[in-house]
Amino acid sequence: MSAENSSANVPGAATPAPSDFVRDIVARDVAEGRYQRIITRFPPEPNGYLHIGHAKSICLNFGIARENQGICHLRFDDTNPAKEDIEYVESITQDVNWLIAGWADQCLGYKMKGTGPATVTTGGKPDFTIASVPATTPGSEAFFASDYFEALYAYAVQLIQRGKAYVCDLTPEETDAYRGAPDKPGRNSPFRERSITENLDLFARMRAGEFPNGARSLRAKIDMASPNVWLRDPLLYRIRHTAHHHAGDKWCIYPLYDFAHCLSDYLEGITHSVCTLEFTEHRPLYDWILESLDLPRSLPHQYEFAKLNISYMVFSKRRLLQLVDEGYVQGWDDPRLPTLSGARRRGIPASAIRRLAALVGVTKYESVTDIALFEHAIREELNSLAARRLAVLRPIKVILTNLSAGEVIPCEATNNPQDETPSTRPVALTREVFIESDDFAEVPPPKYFRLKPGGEVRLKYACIIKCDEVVKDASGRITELRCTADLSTRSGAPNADRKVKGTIHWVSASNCIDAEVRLYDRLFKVAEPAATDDFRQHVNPQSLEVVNAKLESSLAAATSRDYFQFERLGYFVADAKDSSPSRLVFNRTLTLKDTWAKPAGGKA
RNA sequence: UGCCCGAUAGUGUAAUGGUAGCACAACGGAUUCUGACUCCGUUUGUCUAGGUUCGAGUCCUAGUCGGGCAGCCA
Repeated sequence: MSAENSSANVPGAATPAPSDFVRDIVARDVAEGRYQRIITRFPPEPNGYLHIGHAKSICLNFGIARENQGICHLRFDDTNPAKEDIEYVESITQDVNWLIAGWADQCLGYKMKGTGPATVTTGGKPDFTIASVPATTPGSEAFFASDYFEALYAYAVQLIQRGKAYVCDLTPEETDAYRGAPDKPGRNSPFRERSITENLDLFARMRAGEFPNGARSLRAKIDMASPNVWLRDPLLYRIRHTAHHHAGDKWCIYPLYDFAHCLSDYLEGITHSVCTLEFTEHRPLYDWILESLDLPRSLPHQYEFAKLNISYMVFSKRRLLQLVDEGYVQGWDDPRLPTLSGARRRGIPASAIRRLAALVGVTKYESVTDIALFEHAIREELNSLAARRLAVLRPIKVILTNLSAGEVIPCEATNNPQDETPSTRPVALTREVFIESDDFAEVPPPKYFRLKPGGEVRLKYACIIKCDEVVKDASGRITELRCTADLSTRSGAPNADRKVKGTIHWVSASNCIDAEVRLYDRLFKVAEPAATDDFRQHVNPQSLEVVNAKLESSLAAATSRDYFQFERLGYFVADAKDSSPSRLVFNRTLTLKDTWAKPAGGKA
């Protein structure tokens, strides 16, 4: 089960393990024997839902782990109690597990519930460390930065003792003013030269709750004139009299990202800390903190890559929140959203998202991936995964006049022609059937090879029919088509090979079920909605159309875990929330490619 | 106008001083009991200017364009 050159992440395709500049760095470090084991991490803040952009990072971090027999920790970067919530830790945990299931779940590292870093001695020096256990271990849970607060506090004290941190009494506004500007150096805080003793005392009293929010902070003592503003005595701790969703009400001072993140990585033994580009200018601070402490184990290193953008989508937390709050969509798991929960509900397999991640690669260039590439990845997966079924979205009735009322002609339908040995299921042809209204044209456009007056078409898996008569009501609307079935062309019958240009799908009117079908389309009309003045003005009003469809009866047993292709239409899945045996609801994941629709200019 | 990062077909990416390749998209064709899938073919590219070198997408210099950075957010 070597993960080395495994292509198991991409079913049906013998693609090699991906290669990119981050993996090259890891490979180099492995070759040089720099680490005993590769450990990466995915560190979301529990303040929102995961989306396909996060999936790129998950696939990278877990991919590196599985390709190197390593581990990837799921760690909640929960250092800001004001913005975070347990609701998000639950959804994030679920989404990560869903995305990596069957691919990298063996690499998922958790820790034992309720535990924090242990005090150990490494090379004769005092040290803190926290070990991972397989996520399958009973009583385990994800890592939480908030479990490290005690150790982080000890590290802060050590920094003060080394003269590398001080308590500052400047207000937030003053701190801002003292920081200067990118092209202007900052000024030293008047509190910068406090004695170590005084700093120690003040920091202890900050922890003890003696001061109100914002009254004081702990700052690193680096260089107020540095061209890198993150080195201008950045804040390490702030006072927040707020309870924490994971740590409880134990603390009223909370570490900031820059202080917590690098040390969390160290505590967990992370070797490669991979994050997005906007943290590049923080890297010198990441290194400074680790190097300013007396840390006996090898230090983690940060590497940055460009986050994922996909055309016709928005990813920012703010915009996603607006779409939900202002009712453009119906919740965080709305199938039109790029959230992982939305994608799952839409019927997009996790393997398709992983395939996309492999396809887009990893670079430092901030690109916009064509949504067509994502759709390609989805179709590629679903083509091999989805069972074929017959369903008619916009029915017109067809009477096969040469069949008697109770007559049932059994037919065999293929479940998936992509299977090595495709299985079949029975479907029944009866006197009355439904066909797709698009599959009949009274006045056919050029090169139309579906049904037309006097024309022939094959009902898939059944036989060829000929349209004899178009029946209309008083208003001129077509109510039914009267056709004759050529039973000698049934599959297996003597004339089965007779060629007609078109083959269409159908369902038996007397042996079908009704269902609500939600036809989803892209949420935006423009390629880069986030780049416009107001992205909300470009929401596609046709992103959802609901129809009442007729389905072959076998679909009654569908669950939200079964992927289907409704033949000639697209990929569909039962809605996880709203579908029930008594009221079936299907979501369209994606249409099939349609090279006819374009030249025909849409509806004929 | 301080610092950092980046730029290769329409899009995304490969080439690590030695024939610019792949995927998606587009277009044309074959096949087809899904106008799907599959197969074959075609179009389109190294930001600019200098320099180093037998040889530069790659190294150097300058410029252009794009992105990021001045939260007690992450």
